[in-house]
Amino acid sequence: MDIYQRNLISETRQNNMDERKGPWTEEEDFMLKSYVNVHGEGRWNSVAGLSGLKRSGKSCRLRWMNYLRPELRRGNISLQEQLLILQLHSQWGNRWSKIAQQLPGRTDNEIKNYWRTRVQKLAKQLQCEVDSKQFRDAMRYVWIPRLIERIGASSESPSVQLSTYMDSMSSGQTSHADATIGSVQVDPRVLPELSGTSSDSHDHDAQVAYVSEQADCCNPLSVSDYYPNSLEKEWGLCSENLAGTWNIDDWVGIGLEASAWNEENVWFLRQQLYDDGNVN
DNA sequence: AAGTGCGTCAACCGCACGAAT
DNA sequence: TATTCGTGCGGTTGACGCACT
Repeated sequence: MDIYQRNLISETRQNNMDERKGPWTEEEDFMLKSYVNVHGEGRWNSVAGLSGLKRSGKSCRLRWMNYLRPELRRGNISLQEQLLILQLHSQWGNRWSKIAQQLPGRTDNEIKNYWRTRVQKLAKQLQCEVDSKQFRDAMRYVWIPRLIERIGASSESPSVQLSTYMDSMSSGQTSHADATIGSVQVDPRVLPELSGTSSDSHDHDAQVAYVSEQADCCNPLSVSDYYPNSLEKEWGLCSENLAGTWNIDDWVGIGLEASAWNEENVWFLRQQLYDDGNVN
């Protein structure tokens, strides 16, 4: 950094009173883009002085990382991405940047917002903590199977349905381990075990039948229908607590037990995102 | 049509950490 | 070794838009 640059940065700091905050304008975006195109990323504190932007280095970095980077993906988070977020959060907790690294084109801010708006809303409805056993079970036994079903349903040629996955789970065999649900190959090992305390094999059949009938992903799902006995018994939840029915879309974004996942599975699902073209 | 509540998301803040001086 | 600086991270806030009354 030469003396000219140092002076500019110093002057910028002295004029901190002029520092702009709040939403970025198109002109500011253009200035920041132009700067990064010429100088590359990094040295954000020098951006203000050298580009003419009246923004802090932090603000510039954030704007670039969360909005202006060309490789960013916009739009809704796909089902596959949701599944990946679930497992990664179960592994790493609120390590948003680490999770975002596994979802190319997504930002930590995006994932963090997604988690907070969806999951904490649901936890609030259930009147339990996000990291509680009750909440984890809710996801394991209701949301995850449903998510897999939706991934399968969204594919043109689902070669193996959820029933196959459930069969392999209930039989304790891993011979079906490479079940393909739609275009997403799902290794049952990445999914939580069904505990015997919650349901026996007959329950599994009933669950599979119920889920398979839900062709419309927007249909409200009554949890008590899905698990007629176990939820109320084990959770102490009554219909009043559940506020009637849950919309299944509310189940997006809930964490799994860390023990259910491993590095190999993370890689596996991530690979599927690339293969499906969901990741550029 | 106006007011209100709620969800979403961009942006800010404070802190921690490593590198440079 | 102590201090300063730059960067990154996670938590939080506030603006905005939409739905509902």
